[in-house]
Amino acid sequence: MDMKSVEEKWQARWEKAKFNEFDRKDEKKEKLYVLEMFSYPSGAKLHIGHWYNYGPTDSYARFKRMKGYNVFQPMGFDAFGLPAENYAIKTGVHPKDSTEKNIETMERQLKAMGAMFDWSAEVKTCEEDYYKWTQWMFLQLYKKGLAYRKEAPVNWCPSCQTVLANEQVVDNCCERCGSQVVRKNLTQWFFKITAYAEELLQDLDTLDWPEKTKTMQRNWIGKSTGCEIEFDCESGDKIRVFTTRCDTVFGVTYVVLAPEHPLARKLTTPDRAADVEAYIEYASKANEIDRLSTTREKTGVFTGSYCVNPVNGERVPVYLADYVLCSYGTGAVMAVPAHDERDFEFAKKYNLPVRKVIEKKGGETELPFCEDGIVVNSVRFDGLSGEEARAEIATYIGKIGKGGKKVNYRLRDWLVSRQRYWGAPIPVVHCPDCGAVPVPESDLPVRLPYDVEFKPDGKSPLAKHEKFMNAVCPVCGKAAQRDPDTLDTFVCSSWYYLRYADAHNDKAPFDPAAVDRLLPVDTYVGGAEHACMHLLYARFFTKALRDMGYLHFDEPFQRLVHQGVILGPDGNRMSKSKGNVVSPDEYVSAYGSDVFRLYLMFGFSYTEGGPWSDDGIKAIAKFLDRVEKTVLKIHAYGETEHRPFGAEEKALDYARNYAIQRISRDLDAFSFNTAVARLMELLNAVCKYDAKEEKNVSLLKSVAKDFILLIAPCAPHFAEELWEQTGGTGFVFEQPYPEENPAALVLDEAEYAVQVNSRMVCRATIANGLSDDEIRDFVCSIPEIQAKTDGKTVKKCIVVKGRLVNLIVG
RNA sequence: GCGGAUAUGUUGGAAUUGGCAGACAAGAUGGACUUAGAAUCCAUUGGAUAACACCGUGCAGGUUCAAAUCCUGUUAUCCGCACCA
Repeated sequence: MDMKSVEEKWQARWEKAKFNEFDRKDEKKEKLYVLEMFSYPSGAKLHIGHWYNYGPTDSYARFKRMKGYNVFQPMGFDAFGLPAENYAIKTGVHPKDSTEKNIETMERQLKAMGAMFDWSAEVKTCEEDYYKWTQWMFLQLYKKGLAYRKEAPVNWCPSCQTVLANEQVVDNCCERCGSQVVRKNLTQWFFKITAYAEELLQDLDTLDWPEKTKTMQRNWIGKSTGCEIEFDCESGDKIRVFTTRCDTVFGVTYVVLAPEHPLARKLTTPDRAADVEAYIEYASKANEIDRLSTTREKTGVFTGSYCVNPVNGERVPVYLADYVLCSYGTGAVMAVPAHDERDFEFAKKYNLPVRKVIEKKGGETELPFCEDGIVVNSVRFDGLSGEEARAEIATYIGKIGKGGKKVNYRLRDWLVSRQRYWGAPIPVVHCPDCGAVPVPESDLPVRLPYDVEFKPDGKSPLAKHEKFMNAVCPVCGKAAQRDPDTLDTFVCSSWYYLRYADAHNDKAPFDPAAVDRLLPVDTYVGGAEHACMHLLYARFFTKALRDMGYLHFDEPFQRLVHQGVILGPDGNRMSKSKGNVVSPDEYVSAYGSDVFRLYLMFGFSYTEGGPWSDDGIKAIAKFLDRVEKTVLKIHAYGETEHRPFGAEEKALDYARNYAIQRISRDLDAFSFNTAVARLMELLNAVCKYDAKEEKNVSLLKSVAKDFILLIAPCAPHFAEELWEQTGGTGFVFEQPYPEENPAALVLDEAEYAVQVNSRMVCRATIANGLSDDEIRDFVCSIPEIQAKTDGKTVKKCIVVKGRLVNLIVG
């Protein structure tokens, strides 16, 4: 079969018939929203990862369509982002131009893939009619009190005079110029995702997602129940600390603030100022991952101040140390060196006292002892267990007005400001009198100007664009300045799945009725690397929009599947710098898109991925050749019946029905490699039967017809062509997927493995429907078994129906 | 460092979720057809052995009639860590 012309032929026919567009009028069929994560157009061409995500998932969608669902499978582009801007800095090509060009190429390639995408619902996040509504989303969140401004650090390269993404920081140095990166505070916009922490955690239980992804989100949200405690400083300031171990509060020997803590400088005594400043400077150079490392040498500095432990009135010193992070809890901890490893290490280094307040139950207590035990040296709380002490001490702290029980989350609010050009401008105007004022909805979009200067020189590109920056305050009408920052691209991708439902609406981001018809997404397929970011942000958006009344469901993605990663042939992640990038193009042009797709489905475990190798791709081409030859040969047979329906016919019919059952189950489960294997098995069975002199032609023809239908989702163009050549009318995808006949799957007998004392002895064919005792008696009569059991008594007989008999003798 | 995962023949990978390890392929070997074969078809192919016995799912233990699968410990590799998307 000439794959290229066949592909073009059917793609043209599908397009002409608008066959891939979701049928919005069909109310009878159940809708099924199958969504692949949209593409980021960074490179000009589709890479293997795109193919691997979209090809097999399209086969799933096609299968479901044949199963009677009204399938919606849209595609679009996540078109804003850093790489296009970096490319512009390097080459001078404008991000809009390079992005549009890339999208054009990718659209052409995606269409040539032959996936069932509904292009009438296409979305591109960098277009005005999309980012207008991204800005609208910002305004709604602002109105709801879910967007606010605060100071937050950015990576600053002093030599390039620019903000760097974490990705651009290599070993704490700027990837471009190599100078050391420092943390610098800027006032930036945040979304209050923490307001939904509890619900985001709870609702994970309702989702059909990979368990590991749910676990990652749970850990990311990081709920911990503990106690907040207030330590009064001699200066009159109060230090609030959060602890999960308030049972150790009598063991506090010092208190630690993060170097960025607002009180850090205030509590520093004049004689300590020089050291403290030096330390804050030092800490600003370390990144968070290093700071959290438990093996990293602990560093810190004494502020010169003291505060008071509220439970015993003891005066303890206040230190700064970078093992405490400003972004978690209150940015301050009470240090209990006897019962915390980090505090212990720090105390040893700085000669701070270590006081034991927990004793190991029935054993030597070796410090630091970080498990639960019996409380000691804690006056009236002595003798309590950890759990009891935590409850009672928290209550006591509440009673004396110094804090109390507190639930804390590791999850932080979402920083959405980016000091970049290629993104959706933040729709806010800064007025000298009125402060930060949201742009009225009627003034959206705040257009991203085209003529800007990208070269980094200390200011965001938009900040240098006077025409863009100069605005009028919507409240008082005075001259004001626009916010020069753009939104994190994750904001764009947090709601695109809603826009697909109503992609051309120019009055609203979407019509709630259209969304109700299609959402939530039934099956979402994309990389596991999004587990904690995109997949959490999108859930947050859904819940926030629900609370504003725009949505009527709680979760955007009912079922989630992660495809694995296809690595380079050397086992490393494909990257230009490693020179191990494999392009799908040459394979697609040599073998055709169906063969390439089928190879991706067969050659890897879908959720695992693995190193690329083209070893088996020829075998797939060969397989399709065999299918074509066999099916056409059978089609050409005359209608005469040569053979009645006997045992061999029954075996072929069993093979067909077994294949139908397994393939359906495997496709549902995204187990594509086994589904293809079952197709191969069925072909082998057909060829075996076809090799006979006499055959039952009508059975053979009906199996061949089913074969075309069975393979259709996995090799769509190929199947359409065979369907037509064998006299089928309409599209093969208008046919229902074969259903198995349960009667054909019932066999009269089954082959059992027979074991004696758990050792395999022989196989035996045993009729179905026998009782366990009858099976035992039958097995005991087998000569090989008798030889093993001779002179011994059968103490136990384990029968696993249809599979195995195990005789325990002795 | 923290969090998550993975480990099965020469290779990609199966294994009904505790029940015959290696389905289906690739590769290799041998054969058939052929002037020829990177085509097609057939056979063999976990290790070891003359053959059995036996050994075999990263490594060390454990639970069980039965473990790739469950438990404990351990090693190696991969992914994420909040401004790549």
